[in-house]
Amino acid sequence: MPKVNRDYFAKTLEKGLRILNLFDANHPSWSLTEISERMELNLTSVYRLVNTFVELGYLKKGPKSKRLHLGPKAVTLGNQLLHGFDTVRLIEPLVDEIHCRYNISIEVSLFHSNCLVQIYKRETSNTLTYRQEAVSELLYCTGSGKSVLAVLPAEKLKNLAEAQSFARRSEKTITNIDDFHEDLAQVRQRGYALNNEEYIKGLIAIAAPILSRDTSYPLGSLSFTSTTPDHTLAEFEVKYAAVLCELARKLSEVIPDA
Amino acid sequence: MPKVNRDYFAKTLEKGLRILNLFDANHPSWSLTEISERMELNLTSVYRLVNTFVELGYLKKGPKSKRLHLGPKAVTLGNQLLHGFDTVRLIEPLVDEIHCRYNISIEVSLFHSNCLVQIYKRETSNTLTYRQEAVSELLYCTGSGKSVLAVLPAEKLKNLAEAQSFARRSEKTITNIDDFHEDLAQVRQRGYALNNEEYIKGLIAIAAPILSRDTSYPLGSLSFTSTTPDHTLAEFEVKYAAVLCELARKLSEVIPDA
DNA sequence: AAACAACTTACTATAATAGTAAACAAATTT
DNA sequence: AAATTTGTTTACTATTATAGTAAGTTGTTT
Repeated sequence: MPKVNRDYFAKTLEKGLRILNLFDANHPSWSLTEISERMELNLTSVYRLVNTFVELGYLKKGPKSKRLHLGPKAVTLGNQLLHGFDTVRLIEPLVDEIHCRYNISIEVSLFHSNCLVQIYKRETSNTLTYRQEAVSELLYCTGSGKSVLAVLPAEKLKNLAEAQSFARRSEKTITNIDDFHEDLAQVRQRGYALNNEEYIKGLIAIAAPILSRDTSYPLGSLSFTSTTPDHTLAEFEVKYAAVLCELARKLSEVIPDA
Repeated sequence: MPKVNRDYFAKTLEKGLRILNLFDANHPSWSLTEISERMELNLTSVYRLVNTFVELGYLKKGPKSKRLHLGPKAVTLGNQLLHGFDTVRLIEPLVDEIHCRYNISIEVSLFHSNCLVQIYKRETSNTLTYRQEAVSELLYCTGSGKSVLAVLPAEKLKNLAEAQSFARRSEKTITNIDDFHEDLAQVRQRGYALNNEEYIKGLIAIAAPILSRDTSYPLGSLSFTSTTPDHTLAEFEVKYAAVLCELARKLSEVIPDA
């Protein structure tokens, strides 16, 4: 009778982490009330948690408004977490080399509990960028998502495809299931996925899966992104598809299974 | 009568964050017992906190040994924290450009409550690296530390210099206070500090302060590091001092005071 | 197979938190 | 500038979560 180790679970810590996770490049500042609403937690409790972060230097209050921003301590922790993760250290030099050489925006994600979690990214300077959510369940309308789905075993693909909403995100989102499976078939043939403004108008991408050395199950995805002001998708593909596949192959070699 | 808002402080959250902070590139894995000892907290409590992190995906247990490693969720949080901090977004392209152009190791730190907290770094590939602690109170034996101390107002310098241990870290550590102030005088004249293996044998650096636009108080420090197998300090200085000062000037322009 | 080390679970006194309500502060409107 | 509204901080308990001890359990070494 496994009493499950949910008994051994620090709820306060969970709430704190949920708050910290609210802060990202898209939402760099929050008010107490906003946090309270978003967390569905009363103001006092949020106040206690936020105050803890402030006292420890992870958050700081704006001097005039009392809006909350990340503090230096948070950035330090961010750096630590990033470089303390073995996989990041392995892929960093490989990705950086390509980023420096071609000046393209690159994202590396791991496929983890049916989500793509971004573990490394580099962005071009002086171009439009859209910052995708760091953890994404939307696999049907992103290059990374499609690249992974395409190489999944049939049953797993079936399960996951059923879990997708196929909601329209932009004019070009693929919302028809048959069209979608047709697209995946092309991905398989091509070896990489395209994203033709399916997620955000103006945002294009090419993405290749990162495969396990042993099982060739997808461990994650490598994505090069650009915008329509900079490239047409066709141009982008011609220019970088070979580089993409080569880098994805190299990453597949170094990323461990577990 | 300010009852101080230490009443509004979530201790469980603090403990959790202390645990998460243990994980970095120098210490990527910990056992439960090690954490318990380091935290001076009983095993059960550590177990609860660690289990929370594991359930949430921030930590994962090694399959054979039960040692703990960072998980993908932690990396994602790391990325978010890094790029959610406005200052990092401002400096990132400037630092990256120099890093790509010259392939040198670069560290940017903020001077915050008498410590230097590292907020951004880029490392060269294929060379020896030593990963400095992310938050450092050691100002007397690092390039960054000396560059900041040198430009501090007299009283503040006095206070901080007294707080330094001047403990010997390596053969070349400056442990004599008079020698130290002599060195700072040279830093002022030169505009940047040198680190001649004073912290770690084989590790050299040149570092310039980042100054407030308004008050010219030091906000932080920019440091280029290398190792003796790659460069002598003299070579390194000749080659990169101008680049260092120019980049430090640019950073001073974009980093806000608060 | 026994001994040891490390981890996990059971249990409970104690300490911490959630939540309500009220005081305060800041911003906005009248 | 007073009044109103919105947002933040504090006071106060009932309830809940955690710390810690001690006893199991699992896995490794001798």
